[in-house]
Amino acid sequence: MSDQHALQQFIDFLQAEGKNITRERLDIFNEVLHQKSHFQIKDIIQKKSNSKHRISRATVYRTIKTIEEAGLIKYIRTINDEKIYETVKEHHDHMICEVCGKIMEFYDRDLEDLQNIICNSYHFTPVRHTMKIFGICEGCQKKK
Amino acid sequence: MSDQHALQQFIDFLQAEGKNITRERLDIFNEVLHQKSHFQIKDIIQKKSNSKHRISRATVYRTIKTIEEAGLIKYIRTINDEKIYETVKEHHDHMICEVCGKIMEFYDRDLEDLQNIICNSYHFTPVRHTMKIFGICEGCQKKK
DNA sequence: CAAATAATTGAGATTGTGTCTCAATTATTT
DNA sequence: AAATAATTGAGACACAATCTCAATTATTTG
Repeated sequence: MSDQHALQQFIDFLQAEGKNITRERLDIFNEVLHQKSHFQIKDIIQKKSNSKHRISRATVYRTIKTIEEAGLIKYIRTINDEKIYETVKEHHDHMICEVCGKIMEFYDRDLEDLQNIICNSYHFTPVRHTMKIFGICEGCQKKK
Repeated sequence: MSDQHALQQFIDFLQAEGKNITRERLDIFNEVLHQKSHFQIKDIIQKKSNSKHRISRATVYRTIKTIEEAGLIKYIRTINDEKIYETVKEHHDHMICEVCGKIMEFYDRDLEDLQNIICNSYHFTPVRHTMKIFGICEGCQKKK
């Protein structure tokens, strides 16, 4: 998904919700797009409180929430319970290294299928799920 | 695992760590054991600040952390991002109803095996994992 | 056993995250 | 252009969790 397309999705969402398309909102969304794959709110706040057109903390929180509601970002929790956001691409799960904190994404079709089968047997209708595997990444294993 | 056994495990842990076995620690641990399966720290704080031998908020936090380190409890996050603790029994995963908030536990051997296979293919050594499936429980489906 | 040492506790201060309030500003509608 | 509605910024507020430090309690040692 290109940045342009993502931006359009965000604008569509704002319009659908009857929200105004303001400089602040677009500005924060652009900042989100230009972050490295995993970022924290404090990074955005920091960046935006120094920038030329400074934006307040409250507005950053409000807008991040809006982008989340638009389904364009989501967060996971690290080992230290920090919220780490990422832009939503295809669905995937995570492996998190307990040594260096690296976050890896993976997707496995069999796993998804199996989950649906399990839910079925519990008469539970799945909507979404999160799975995190904590362990030691290849690099950290070699270092030891 | 009986409460007696759990208590012994906690005492063993304290001793192994060179920590004193105090009334406050045992008292909080007992409270944890007597909670219903899923509880929150504020429940314990509330109970212990009224009880005969009152215990401070700080000590409750400290002790819950210790019990967690002992591997005897762990927490999950609800839809509202609240921490919900549970005593550690056999490993299991969770289904969480987005309507009523009910938390169900399940265990599936195939799922566990599959996870190990996936990790293997990524050269990642798994230590533990959490999986939460959000959706709608049987009861809430029927209500609609 | 008593003194010395070490660990723990309680109370409240502090930190950090996130939300709320409300006046001022900006955008939209009429 | 005036009236109306939405958004923003600043700081207050709420809450969870941690920290500080003096007072207390437990443990060790002579």
